[in-house]
Amino acid sequence: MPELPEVENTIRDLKPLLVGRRVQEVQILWPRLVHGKAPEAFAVELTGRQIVNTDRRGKYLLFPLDNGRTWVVHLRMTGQLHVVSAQEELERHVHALLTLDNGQQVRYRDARKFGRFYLVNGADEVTAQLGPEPLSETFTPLELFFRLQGRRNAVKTLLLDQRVVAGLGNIYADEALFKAGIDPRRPANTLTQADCNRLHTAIRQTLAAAIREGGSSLGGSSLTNYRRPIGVQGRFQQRHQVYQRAGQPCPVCGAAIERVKLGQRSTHFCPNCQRYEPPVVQSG
DNA sequence: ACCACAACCTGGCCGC
DNA sequence: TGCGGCCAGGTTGTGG
Repeated sequence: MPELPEVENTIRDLKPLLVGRRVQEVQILWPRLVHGKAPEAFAVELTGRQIVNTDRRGKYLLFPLDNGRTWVVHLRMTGQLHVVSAQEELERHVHALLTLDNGQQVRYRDARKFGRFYLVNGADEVTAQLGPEPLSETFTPLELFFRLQGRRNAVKTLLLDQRVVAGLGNIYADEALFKAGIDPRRPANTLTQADCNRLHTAIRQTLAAAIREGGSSLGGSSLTNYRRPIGVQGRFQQRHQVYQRAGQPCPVCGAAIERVKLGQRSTHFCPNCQRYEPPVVQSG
């Protein structure tokens, strides 16, 4: 569910609610939520700590603490963080509670239980393998080109690989490839530098627009659908050009959007706007 | 190193 | 109404 734009909106919403607050009590209701240590140890270490900042790296939410350690959260498919009064009745699928020093409570809700909490000395213990931040200066068209070199996988599959570039998921990979006019099935090593220039621009524009629109909220159920910590849904799903639009007309040319499987993931594209003509190879 | 695929979980929807 | 099958925004582990 949450990709970079959703995580970015989540962290922006949480900042004024969490920075400067002290954690009074920690309850882990689903032990496997905590990665790499016993949930009791996690709770003991986080209790009494002050949250001094909020940040994001790829799809990870980062909460630096006053003892130099960092609480890290990954929402995976259906994780949600919200902040309510500790008096509020518990919702379904809440797996962790952090009671703050102002009577508010941070609640982690996750219908599929894929999300994870970490407590580490530095965020890079968790994020070291991630590729560049797509909206930062370090992400350049040439950088993208180099990272796709020698890879025969479909370019879509590699855009989902967080080591290539951090933060893209199934929605924004499909949308960026459409915007760039690149067939998602194309072997990554067939992309030219000009292709990578267009793809680089498309990735940035797609993510920036999605952040502005509050991310994407799909489907009807609040259990699995993205909600911001302040309770509202995103609006970017209204701007999707290809994602989950199989059979509907392409907004540019009117051709029917197609859906295929790539690397176990549904992939949506316009067969007309996203063409690839392999170069003719001369033979004997 | 690269690639394919099962696994982790639950809920919703569609067809019979 | 029930049941099987398939779908889902992400990542990790295993094996070739």
